[in-house]
Amino acid sequence: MGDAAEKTSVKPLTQAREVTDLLMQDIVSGQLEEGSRISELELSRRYGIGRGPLREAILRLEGMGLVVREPHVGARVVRLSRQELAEIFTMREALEGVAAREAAKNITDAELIDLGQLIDRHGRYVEENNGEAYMDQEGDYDFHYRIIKASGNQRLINLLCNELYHLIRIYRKTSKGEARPERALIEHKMIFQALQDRDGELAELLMRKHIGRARREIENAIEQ
Amino acid sequence: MGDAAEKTSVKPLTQAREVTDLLMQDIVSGQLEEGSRISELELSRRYGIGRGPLREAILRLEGMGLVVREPHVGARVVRLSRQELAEIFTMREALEGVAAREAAKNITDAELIDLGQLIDRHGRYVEENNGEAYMDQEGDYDFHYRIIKASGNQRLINLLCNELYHLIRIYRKTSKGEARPERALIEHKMIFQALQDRDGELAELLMRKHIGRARREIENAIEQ
DNA sequence: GCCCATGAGATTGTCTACAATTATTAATTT
DNA sequence: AAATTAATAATTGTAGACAATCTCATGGGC
Repeated sequence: MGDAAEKTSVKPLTQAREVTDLLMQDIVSGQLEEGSRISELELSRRYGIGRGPLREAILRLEGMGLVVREPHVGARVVRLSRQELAEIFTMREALEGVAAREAAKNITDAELIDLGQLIDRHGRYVEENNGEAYMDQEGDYDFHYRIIKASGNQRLINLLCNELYHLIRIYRKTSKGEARPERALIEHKMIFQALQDRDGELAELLMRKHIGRARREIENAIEQ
Repeated sequence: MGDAAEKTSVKPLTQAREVTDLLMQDIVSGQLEEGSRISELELSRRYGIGRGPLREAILRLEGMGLVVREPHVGARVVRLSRQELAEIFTMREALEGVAAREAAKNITDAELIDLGQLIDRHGRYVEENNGEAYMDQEGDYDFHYRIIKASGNQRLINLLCNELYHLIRIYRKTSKGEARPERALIEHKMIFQALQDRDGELAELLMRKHIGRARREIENAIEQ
Protein backbone atom coordinates (compact mmCIF):
# COMPACT_ATOMS: atom_id res chain seq x y z
CA MET A 1 0.00 0.00 0.00
CA GLY A 2 2.95 2.25 0.65
CA ASP A 3 4.47 1.69 -2.77
CA ALA A 4 2.91 4.89 -4.05
CA ALA A 5 4.17 6.87 -1.10
CA GLU A 6 7.74 5.77 -1.69
CA LYS A 7 7.84 7.49 -5.05
CA THR A 8 6.46 10.69 -3.57
CA SER A 9 9.84 12.39 -3.50
CA VAL A 10 9.10 16.05 -4.14
CA LYS A 11 12.12 16.96 -6.25
CA PRO A 12 13.36 20.50 -5.72
CA LEU A 13 13.06 22.49 -8.90
CA THR A 14 16.31 23.73 -10.33
CA GLN A 15 16.38 26.30 -13.10
CA ALA A 16 17.54 23.64 -15.50
CA ARG A 17 14.53 21.43 -14.74
CA GLU A 18 12.07 24.30 -14.97
CA VAL A 19 13.44 25.46 -18.29
CA THR A 20 13.37 21.89 -19.57
CA ASP A 21 9.60 21.91 -19.17
CA LEU A 22 9.21 25.37 -20.66
CA LEU A 23 11.34 24.48 -23.65
CA MET A 24 9.48 21.23 -24.13
CA GLN A 25 6.17 23.09 -24.11
CA ASP A 26 7.46 25.51 -26.72
CA ILE A 27 8.50 22.61 -28.90
CA VAL A 28 5.47 20.36 -28.68
CA SER A 29 3.11 23.34 -28.99
CA GLY A 30 4.79 24.36 -32.19
CA GLN A 31 6.01 27.70 -30.84
CA LEU A 32 9.44 26.55 -31.88
CA GLU A 33 8.80 24.85 -35.16
CA GLU A 34 10.39 21.61 -36.26
CA GLY A 35 13.86 21.95 -37.70
CA SER A 36 14.42 25.44 -36.32
CA ARG A 37 17.70 26.19 -34.64
CA ILE A 38 17.99 26.56 -30.89
CA SER A 39 20.47 29.27 -29.98
CA GLU A 40 21.87 28.84 -26.49
CA LEU A 41 22.56 32.52 -26.02
CA GLU A 42 19.20 33.66 -27.33
CA LEU A 43 17.17 31.18 -25.30
CA SER A 44 19.17 31.72 -22.12
CA ARG A 45 18.36 35.43 -22.41
CA ARG A 46 14.70 34.75 -23.18
CA TYR A 47 14.32 32.56 -20.11
CA GLY A 48 16.56 34.79 -17.99
CA ILE A 49 19.08 32.12 -17.02
CA GLY A 50 22.69 31.34 -17.77
CA ARG A 51 23.87 29.11 -20.56
CA GLY A 52 24.69 26.27 -18.19
CA PRO A 53 21.17 25.39 -17.10
CA LEU A 54 19.92 25.93 -20.62
CA ARG A 55 22.47 23.49 -21.98
CA GLU A 56 21.28 20.99 -19.40
CA ALA A 57 17.72 21.46 -20.63
CA ILE A 58 18.81 20.91 -24.23
CA LEU A 59 20.73 17.81 -23.24
CA ARG A 60 17.66 16.37 -21.55
CA LEU A 61 15.45 17.08 -24.52
CA GLU A 62 18.06 15.50 -26.76
CA GLY A 63 17.80 12.39 -24.63
CA MET A 64 14.04 12.40 -25.20
CA GLY A 65 14.52 12.74 -28.94
CA LEU A 66 12.87 16.14 -29.19
CA VAL A 67 16.10 17.89 -30.06
CA VAL A 68 19.00 16.96 -32.31
CA ARG A 69 22.44 18.25 -31.52
CA GLU A 70 25.58 18.41 -33.61
CA PRO A 71 29.02 19.19 -32.14
CA HIS A 72 30.17 22.77 -32.66
CA VAL A 73 27.09 23.48 -34.69
CA GLY A 74 24.20 23.53 -32.28
CA ALA A 75 20.81 22.11 -31.52
CA ARG A 76 17.69 22.00 -33.66
CA VAL A 77 14.15 20.94 -32.99
CA VAL A 78 13.82 17.44 -34.39
CA ARG A 79 12.21 17.07 -37.80
CA LEU A 80 10.66 13.72 -38.53
CA SER A 81 10.32 12.34 -42.01
CA ARG A 82 7.25 10.26 -42.83
CA GLN A 83 9.40 7.17 -42.57
CA GLU A 84 10.77 8.06 -39.15
CA LEU A 85 7.26 8.72 -37.94
CA ALA A 86 6.21 5.35 -39.29
CA GLU A 87 9.11 3.78 -37.40
CA ILE A 88 7.86 5.37 -34.22
CA PHE A 89 4.39 4.04 -34.86
CA THR A 90 5.80 0.57 -35.40
CA MET A 91 7.34 0.76 -31.95
CA ARG A 92 4.18 2.23 -30.52
CA GLU A 93 2.21 -0.63 -32.03
CA ALA A 94 4.31 -3.19 -30.23
CA LEU A 95 4.61 -1.31 -26.95
CA GLU A 96 0.99 -0.30 -26.59
CA GLY A 97 0.09 -3.83 -27.51
CA VAL A 98 1.84 -5.20 -24.44
CA ALA A 99 0.57 -2.25 -22.43
CA ALA A 100 -2.98 -3.34 -23.27
CA ARG A 101 -2.14 -6.93 -22.39
CA GLU A 102 -0.70 -5.92 -19.02
CA ALA A 103 -3.57 -3.50 -18.44
CA ALA A 104 -6.05 -6.35 -18.82
CA LYS A 105 -4.29 -8.00 -15.90
CA ASN A 106 -3.80 -4.97 -13.70
CA ILE A 107 -6.50 -2.40 -14.37
CA THR A 108 -8.75 -1.69 -11.38
CA ASP A 109 -12.54 -1.68 -11.45
CA ALA A 110 -12.54 2.04 -10.73
CA GLU A 111 -10.24 2.69 -13.67
CA LEU A 112 -12.48 0.59 -15.87
CA ILE A 113 -15.50 2.69 -14.90
CA ASP A 114 -13.64 5.91 -15.68
CA LEU A 115 -12.51 4.54 -18.99
CA GLY A 116 -16.07 3.58 -19.87
CA GLN A 117 -17.26 7.10 -19.09
CA LEU A 118 -14.52 8.55 -21.28
CA ILE A 119 -15.69 6.42 -24.17
CA ASP A 120 -19.28 7.54 -23.57
CA ARG A 121 -18.21 11.19 -23.71
CA HIS A 122 -16.27 10.45 -26.83
CA GLY A 123 -19.31 8.78 -28.37
CA ARG A 124 -21.63 11.68 -27.57
CA TYR A 125 -19.15 14.15 -28.98
CA VAL A 126 -18.81 12.29 -32.26
CA GLU A 127 -22.59 11.99 -32.47
CA GLU A 128 -23.27 15.66 -31.78
CA ASN A 129 -20.52 16.97 -34.01
CA ASN A 130 -21.36 14.54 -36.72
CA GLY A 131 -18.19 12.62 -37.08
CA GLU A 132 -15.72 15.29 -36.21
CA ALA A 133 -12.50 14.36 -34.44
CA TYR A 134 -12.85 14.43 -30.67
CA MET A 135 -11.33 17.56 -29.22
CA ASP A 136 -8.44 17.71 -31.63
CA GLN A 137 -7.42 14.16 -30.82
CA GLU A 138 -6.76 14.90 -27.16
CA GLY A 139 -9.64 12.65 -26.20
CA ASP A 140 -8.13 9.86 -28.23
CA TYR A 141 -4.80 10.20 -26.50
CA ASP A 142 -6.51 10.34 -23.13
CA PHE A 143 -7.88 6.88 -23.85
CA HIS A 144 -4.47 5.55 -24.74
CA TYR A 145 -2.76 7.23 -21.80
CA ARG A 146 -5.11 5.59 -19.34
CA ILE A 147 -4.53 2.12 -20.68
CA ILE A 148 -0.78 2.61 -20.71
CA LYS A 149 -0.87 3.83 -17.11
CA ALA A 150 -3.05 0.90 -16.13
CA SER A 151 -0.40 -1.50 -17.37
CA GLY A 152 1.60 -0.75 -14.24
CA ASN A 153 4.88 -1.11 -16.12
CA GLN A 154 6.70 2.05 -15.11
CA ARG A 155 9.28 1.92 -17.86
CA LEU A 156 6.68 1.31 -20.50
CA ILE A 157 4.66 4.24 -19.17
CA ASN A 158 7.68 6.49 -19.22
CA LEU A 159 8.79 5.57 -22.72
CA LEU A 160 5.35 5.87 -24.25
CA CYS A 161 3.97 8.88 -22.39
CA ASN A 162 7.14 10.90 -21.82
CA GLU A 163 9.02 10.23 -25.01
CA LEU A 164 7.17 8.79 -27.97
CA TYR A 165 3.99 10.76 -27.43
CA HIS A 166 5.82 14.08 -27.33
CA LEU A 167 7.41 13.23 -30.65
CA ILE A 168 4.04 12.35 -32.11
CA ARG A 169 2.58 15.60 -30.81
CA ILE A 170 5.18 17.58 -32.71
CA TYR A 171 4.09 15.96 -35.92
CA ARG A 172 0.40 16.05 -35.13
CA LYS A 173 0.04 19.81 -35.34
CA THR A 174 1.09 19.71 -38.99
CA SER A 175 -1.44 17.01 -39.80
CA LYS A 176 -5.16 16.79 -39.60
CA GLY A 177 -6.52 14.76 -36.74
CA GLU A 178 -8.10 11.35 -36.82
CA ALA A 179 -9.41 10.69 -40.31
CA ARG A 180 -12.33 8.48 -39.27
CA PRO A 181 -13.31 9.12 -35.67
CA GLU A 182 -16.32 6.80 -35.81
CA ARG A 183 -14.04 3.96 -36.73
CA ALA A 184 -11.66 4.85 -33.89
CA LEU A 185 -14.57 4.93 -31.47
CA ILE A 186 -15.64 1.45 -32.46
CA GLU A 187 -12.14 0.14 -31.95
CA HIS A 188 -11.88 1.84 -28.59
CA LYS A 189 -15.08 0.16 -27.54
CA MET A 190 -13.75 -3.22 -28.58
CA ILE A 191 -10.53 -2.71 -26.66
CA PHE A 192 -12.51 -1.60 -23.63
CA GLN A 193 -14.61 -4.74 -23.83
CA ALA A 194 -11.50 -6.90 -23.94
CA LEU A 195 -10.16 -5.13 -20.85
CA GLN A 196 -13.45 -5.68 -19.05
CA ASP A 197 -13.28 -9.34 -19.95
CA ARG A 198 -9.69 -9.43 -18.67
CA ASP A 199 -8.71 -10.90 -22.02
CA GLY A 200 -5.12 -9.72 -22.36
CA GLU A 201 -4.42 -11.52 -25.62
CA LEU A 202 -7.41 -9.98 -27.34
CA ALA A 203 -6.69 -6.55 -25.90
CA GLU A 204 -3.18 -6.72 -27.30
CA LEU A 205 -4.36 -7.88 -30.69
CA LEU A 206 -7.00 -5.16 -30.93
CA MET A 207 -4.65 -2.44 -29.79
CA ARG A 208 -2.07 -3.45 -32.35
CA LYS A 209 -4.66 -3.42 -35.11
CA HIS A 210 -5.89 -0.05 -33.91
CA ILE A 211 -2.46 1.58 -34.00
CA GLY A 212 -1.39 -0.34 -37.07
CA ARG A 213 -4.19 1.35 -38.96
CA ALA A 214 -2.81 4.75 -38.00
CA ARG A 215 0.67 3.66 -39.04
CA ARG A 216 -0.54 2.55 -42.42
CA GLU A 217 -2.22 5.88 -42.97
CA ILE A 218 1.11 7.56 -42.37
CA GLU A 219 2.97 5.19 -44.65
CA ASN A 220 0.44 5.67 -47.42
CA ALA A 221 0.53 9.45 -47.17
CA ILE A 222 2.06 10.82 -50.33
CA GLU A 223 5.33 12.73 -50.67
CA GLN A 224 8.44 12.88 -48.50
CA MET B 1 20.78 5.00 -53.07
CA GLY B 2 22.60 7.80 -51.33
CA ASP B 3 20.57 7.38 -48.19
CA ALA B 4 23.41 5.57 -46.45
CA ALA B 5 25.96 8.21 -47.39
CA GLU B 6 23.84 10.96 -45.93
CA LYS B 7 24.16 9.55 -42.43
CA THR B 8 27.93 9.27 -42.76
CA SER B 9 28.57 12.46 -40.82
CA VAL B 10 31.79 11.96 -38.90
CA LYS B 11 30.96 13.79 -35.72
CA PRO B 12 33.87 15.67 -34.16
CA LEU B 13 34.66 14.31 -30.74
CA THR B 14 34.21 16.73 -27.88
CA GLN B 15 35.53 15.95 -24.43
CA ALA B 16 31.98 15.52 -23.21
CA ARG B 17 31.27 12.89 -25.85
CA GLU B 18 34.51 11.02 -25.22
CA VAL B 19 33.95 10.93 -21.50
CA THR B 20 30.39 9.77 -22.03
CA ASP B 21 31.77 6.63 -23.65
CA LEU B 22 34.44 6.13 -21.00
CA LEU B 23 31.95 6.56 -18.20
CA MET B 24 29.51 4.22 -19.90
CA GLN B 25 32.23 1.59 -20.23
CA ASP B 26 33.06 1.92 -16.54
CA ILE B 27 29.42 1.45 -15.67
CA VAL B 28 28.49 -1.48 -17.89
CA SER B 29 31.77 -3.25 -17.12
CA GLY B 30 31.05 -3.04 -13.42
CA GLN B 31 34.07 -0.87 -12.64
CA LEU B 32 31.59 1.54 -11.12
CA GLU B 33 29.17 -0.76 -9.37
CA GLU B 34 25.43 -0.33 -9.37
CA GLY B 35 24.11 2.13 -6.84
CA SER B 36 27.47 3.77 -6.24
CA ARG B 37 27.67 7.54 -6.14
CA ILE B 38 29.17 9.51 -8.99
CA SER B 39 31.07 12.51 -7.70
CA GLU B 40 31.45 15.23 -10.30
CA LEU B 41 34.66 16.59 -8.83
CA GLU B 42 36.26 13.19 -8.37
CA LEU B 43 35.43 11.93 -11.84
CA SER B 44 36.36 15.17 -13.58
CA ARG B 45 39.79 14.85 -11.96
CA ARG B 46 40.09 11.20 -12.87
CA TYR B 47 39.31 11.90 -16.52
CA GLY B 48 41.31 15.12 -16.52
CA ILE B 49 38.50 17.42 -17.63
CA GLY B 50 36.39 20.17 -16.13
CA ARG B 51 33.09 19.64 -14.40
CA GLY B 52 31.13 21.03 -17.35
CA PRO B 53 31.84 18.26 -19.86
CA LEU B 54 31.51 15.66 -17.13
CA ARG B 55 28.08 16.97 -16.22
CA GLU B 56 27.12 16.68 -19.86
CA ALA B 57 28.25 13.07 -19.86
CA ILE B 58 26.20 12.35 -16.76
CA LEU B 59 23.17 14.03 -18.29
CA ARG B 60 23.47 11.86 -21.38
CA LEU B 61 23.79 8.68 -19.37
CA GLU B 62 20.80 9.74 -17.32
CA GLY B 63 18.85 9.99 -20.57
CA MET B 64 19.90 6.43 -21.37
CA GLY B 65 18.76 5.25 -17.98
CA LEU B 66 22.21 4.18 -16.80
CA VAL B 67 22.41 6.91 -14.20
CA VAL B 68 19.89 8.33 -11.75
CA ARG B 69 20.20 11.92 -10.64
CA GLU B 70 18.62 13.81 -7.77
CA PRO B 71 18.68 17.62 -7.47
CA HIS B 72 21.30 18.97 -5.08
CA VAL B 73 22.23 15.45 -4.11
CA GLY B 74 24.02 13.95 -7.07
CA ALA B 75 24.13 11.06 -9.48
CA ARG B 76 24.30 7.33 -8.83
CA VAL B 77 24.73 4.35 -11.07
CA VAL B 78 21.28 2.90 -11.60
CA ARG B 79 20.30 -0.10 -9.51
CA LEU B 80 17.62 -2.31 -10.94
CA SER B 81 15.30 -4.38 -8.82
CA ARG B 82 14.19 -7.76 -10.12
CA GLN B 83 10.86 -6.22 -10.99
CA GLU B 84 12.37 -3.34 -12.94
CA LEU B 85 14.50 -5.79 -14.86
CA ALA B 86 11.41 -7.85 -15.60
CA GLU B 87 9.73 -4.68 -16.88
CA ILE B 88 12.62 -4.11 -19.22
CA PHE B 89 12.35 -7.66 -20.47
CA THR B 90 8.65 -7.19 -21.10
CA MET B 91 9.49 -4.25 -23.33
CA ARG B 92 12.30 -6.17 -24.96
CA GLU B 93 9.91 -9.01 -25.65
CA ALA B 94 7.58 -6.74 -27.58
CA LEU B 95 10.28 -4.73 -29.32
CA GLU B 96 12.45 -7.62 -30.42
CA GLY B 97 9.30 -9.34 -31.55
CA VAL B 98 8.59 -6.64 -34.10
CA ALA B 99 12.29 -6.42 -34.88
CA ALA B 100 12.21 -10.09 -35.90
CA ARG B 101 9.07 -9.49 -37.94
CA GLU B 102 10.64 -6.57 -39.77
CA ALA B 103 13.89 -8.47 -40.17
CA ALA B 104 12.04 -11.25 -41.96
CA LYS B 105 11.04 -8.64 -44.53
CA ASN B 106 14.31 -6.77 -44.81
CA ILE B 107 17.22 -9.07 -44.02
CA THR B 108 19.60 -9.60 -46.95
CA ASP B 109 20.81 -12.96 -48.20
CA ALA B 110 24.34 -12.09 -47.13
CA GLU B 111 23.16 -11.28 -43.62
CA LEU B 112 21.27 -14.56 -43.52
CA ILE B 113 24.44 -16.47 -44.40
CA ASP B 114 26.40 -14.69 -41.68
CA LEU B 115 23.68 -15.39 -39.18
CA GLY B 116 23.70 -19.07 -40.12
CA GLN B 117 27.45 -19.25 -39.58
CA LEU B 118 27.10 -17.59 -36.19
CA ILE B 119 24.61 -20.24 -35.16
CA ASP B 120 26.96 -22.98 -36.39
CA ARG B 121 29.80 -21.55 -34.29
CA HIS B 122 27.44 -21.34 -31.36
CA GLY B 123 26.42 -24.96 -31.89
CA ARG B 124 30.01 -26.24 -32.05
CA TYR B 125 30.90 -24.30 -28.92
CA VAL B 126 28.02 -25.72 -26.92
CA GLU B 127 28.91 -29.24 -28.16
CA GLU B 128 32.59 -28.97 -27.33
CA ASN B 129 32.10 -27.35 -23.96
CA ASN B 130 29.27 -29.65 -23.11
CA GLY B 131 26.46 -27.31 -22.61
CA GLU B 132 28.34 -24.36 -21.26
CA ALA B 133 27.11 -20.85 -22.01
CA TYR B 134 28.55 -19.47 -25.22
CA MET B 135 31.32 -16.99 -24.53
CA ASP B 136 29.70 -15.49 -21.47
CA GLN B 137 26.51 -14.78 -23.36
CA GLU B 138 28.18 -12.44 -25.84
CA GLY B 139 27.44 -14.87 -28.63
CA ASP B 140 23.80 -14.89 -27.66
CA TYR B 141 23.64 -11.12 -27.79
CA ASP B 142 25.45 -11.10 -31.11
CA PHE B 143 22.60 -13.15 -32.52
CA HIS B 144 20.02 -10.75 -31.21
CA TYR B 145 21.96 -7.67 -32.30
CA ARG B 146 22.11 -8.88 -35.89
CA ILE B 147 18.40 -9.49 -36.12
CA ILE B 148 17.61 -6.12 -34.58
CA LYS B 149 19.95 -4.40 -37.04
CA ALA B 150 18.41 -6.34 -39.93
CA SER B 151 15.01 -4.91 -39.04
CA GLY B 152 16.09 -1.65 -40.61
CA ASN B 153 14.08 0.37 -38.11
CA GLN B 154 16.61 2.91 -36.90
CA ARG B 155 14.72 3.94 -33.79
CA LEU B 156 14.13 0.37 -32.78
CA ILE B 157 17.82 -0.38 -33.27
CA ASN B 158 18.82 2.59 -31.17
CA LEU B 159 16.44 1.88 -28.32
CA LEU B 160 17.30 -1.80 -28.09
CA CYS B 161 21.02 -1.74 -28.77
CA ASN B 162 21.98 1.60 -27.24
CA GLU B 163 19.70 1.75 -24.27
CA LEU B 164 18.00 -1.41 -23.10
CA TYR B 165 20.97 -3.69 -23.74
CA HIS B 166 23.33 -1.52 -21.71
CA LEU B 167 20.91 -1.73 -18.82
CA ILE B 168 20.73 -5.48 -19.15
CA ARG B 169 24.51 -5.70 -19.28
CA ILE B 170 24.76 -3.96 -15.91
CA TYR B 171 22.61 -6.61 -14.37
CA ARG B 172 24.16 -9.50 -16.24
CA LYS B 173 27.53 -9.33 -14.53
CA THR B 174 25.86 -10.10 -11.21
CA SER B 175 24.07 -13.10 -12.65
CA LYS B 176 25.15 -16.32 -14.20
CA GLY B 177 24.75 -16.55 -17.94
CA GLU B 178 22.19 -18.49 -19.91
CA ALA B 179 20.86 -21.29 -17.77
CA ARG B 180 20.18 -23.73 -20.60
CA PRO B 181 22.30 -22.89 -23.64
CA GLU B 182 21.15 -25.95 -25.60
CA ARG B 183 17.60 -24.77 -25.31
CA ALA B 184 18.59 -21.26 -26.43
CA LEU B 185 20.42 -22.75 -29.41
CA ILE B 186 17.35 -24.65 -30.51
CA GLU B 187 15.25 -21.53 -30.31
CA HIS B 188 17.82 -19.54 -32.24
CA LYS B 189 17.74 -22.15 -34.97
CA MET B 190 13.96 -21.95 -35.16
CA ILE B 191 14.03 -18.16 -35.41
CA PHE B 192 16.69 -18.40 -38.09
CA GLN B 193 14.53 -20.81 -40.05
CA ALA B 194 11.59 -18.44 -39.86
CA LEU B 195 13.76 -15.62 -41.17
CA GLN B 196 14.96 -17.80 -44.04
CA ASP B 197 11.36 -18.60 -44.86
CA ARG B 198 10.58 -14.89 -44.71
CA ASP B 199 7.82 -15.73 -42.27
CA GLY B 200 7.57 -12.52 -40.24
CA GLU B 201 4.66 -13.63 -38.10
CA LEU B 202 6.37 -16.81 -37.02
CA ALA B 203 9.67 -15.01 -36.43
CA GLU B 204 7.90 -12.57 -34.15
CA LEU B 205 6.10 -15.30 -32.27
CA LEU B 206 9.27 -17.33 -31.75
CA MET B 207 11.30 -14.32 -30.68
CA ARG B 208 8.70 -13.34 -28.14
CA LYS B 209 8.61 -16.86 -26.71
CA HIS B 210 12.39 -16.90 -26.62
CA ILE B 211 12.69 -13.68 -24.65
CA GLY B 212 9.60 -14.40 -22.61
CA ARG B 213 11.35 -17.45 -21.24
CA ALA B 214 14.24 -15.29 -20.05
CA ARG B 215 11.82 -12.86 -18.48
CA ARG B 216 10.07 -15.61 -16.60
CA GLU B 217 13.38 -16.85 -15.24
CA ILE B 218 13.99 -13.39 -13.83
CA GLU B 219 10.52 -13.12 -12.36
CA ASN B 220 10.82 -16.52 -10.72
CA ALA B 221 14.23 -15.80 -9.24
CA ILE B 222 13.93 -15.67 -5.49
CA GLU B 223 14.47 -12.63 -3.23
CA GLN B 224 14.23 -8.92 -3.84
C1' DG C 1 31.01 34.09 -64.61
C1' DC C 2 32.12 30.45 -61.40
C1' DC C 3 34.96 28.33 -57.94
C1' DC C 4 38.05 28.39 -54.16
C1' DA C 5 40.73 30.57 -50.44
C1' DT C 6 40.92 33.94 -46.65
C1' DG C 7 39.31 36.39 -42.68
C1' DA C 8 35.78 38.49 -39.64
C1' DG C 9 31.89 37.36 -36.95
C1' DA C 10 29.09 34.38 -34.33
C1' DT C 11 28.24 30.13 -31.83
C1' DT C 12 29.44 26.30 -29.16
C1' DG C 13 32.87 23.97 -25.90
C1' DT C 14 35.39 24.42 -21.72
C1' DC C 15 37.30 26.32 -17.50
C1' DT C 16 37.23 28.91 -13.18
C1' DA C 17 34.91 31.04 -9.48
C1' DC C 18 30.94 31.81 -6.68
C1' DA C 19 26.20 30.81 -4.71
C1' DA C 20 22.85 27.58 -2.91
C1' DT C 21 21.74 23.35 -0.95
C1' DT C 22 22.63 19.18 1.45
C1' DA C 23 25.32 16.03 4.50
C1' DT C 24 28.03 15.70 8.53
C1' DT C 25 29.78 16.76 12.90
C1' DA C 26 29.69 18.71 17.41
C1' DA C 27 27.48 20.88 21.04
C1' DT C 28 23.52 21.41 23.87
C1' DT C 29 19.35 20.06 26.18
C1' DT C 30 16.10 16.89 28.27
C1' DA D 1 22.46 8.47 27.15
C1' DA D 2 19.39 9.79 23.38
C1' DA D 3 17.53 13.29 20.75
C1' DT D 4 17.50 17.83 18.89
C1' DT D 5 19.70 21.86 17.13
C1' DA D 6 23.46 24.69 15.34
C1' DA D 7 27.66 25.20 12.89
C1' DT D 8 30.87 23.39 9.55
C1' DA D 9 32.32 20.95 5.46
C1' DA D 10 31.42 19.05 1.06
C1' DT D 11 28.80 18.80 -3.16
C1' DT D 12 25.90 20.42 -6.66
C1' DG D 13 23.82 24.52 -9.23
C1' DT D 14 24.78 28.73 -11.70
C1' DA D 15 27.22 32.58 -13.78
C1' DG D 16 30.68 34.72 -16.50
C1' DA D 17 34.96 34.70 -19.31
C1' DC D 18 37.99 32.59 -22.53
C1' DA D 19 39.22 29.14 -26.23
C1' DA D 20 38.04 26.37 -30.19
C1' DT D 21 35.28 25.65 -34.07
C1' DC D 22 32.07 26.64 -37.53
C1' DT D 23 29.53 29.89 -40.66
C1' DC D 24 29.27 33.30 -43.87
C1' DA D 25 30.78 37.09 -46.49
C1' DT D 26 34.45 39.09 -49.10
C1' DG D 27 38.00 39.01 -52.39
C1' DG D 28 41.09 36.83 -55.59
C1' DG D 29 42.20 33.45 -59.23
C1' DC D 30 40.99 30.52 -63.25
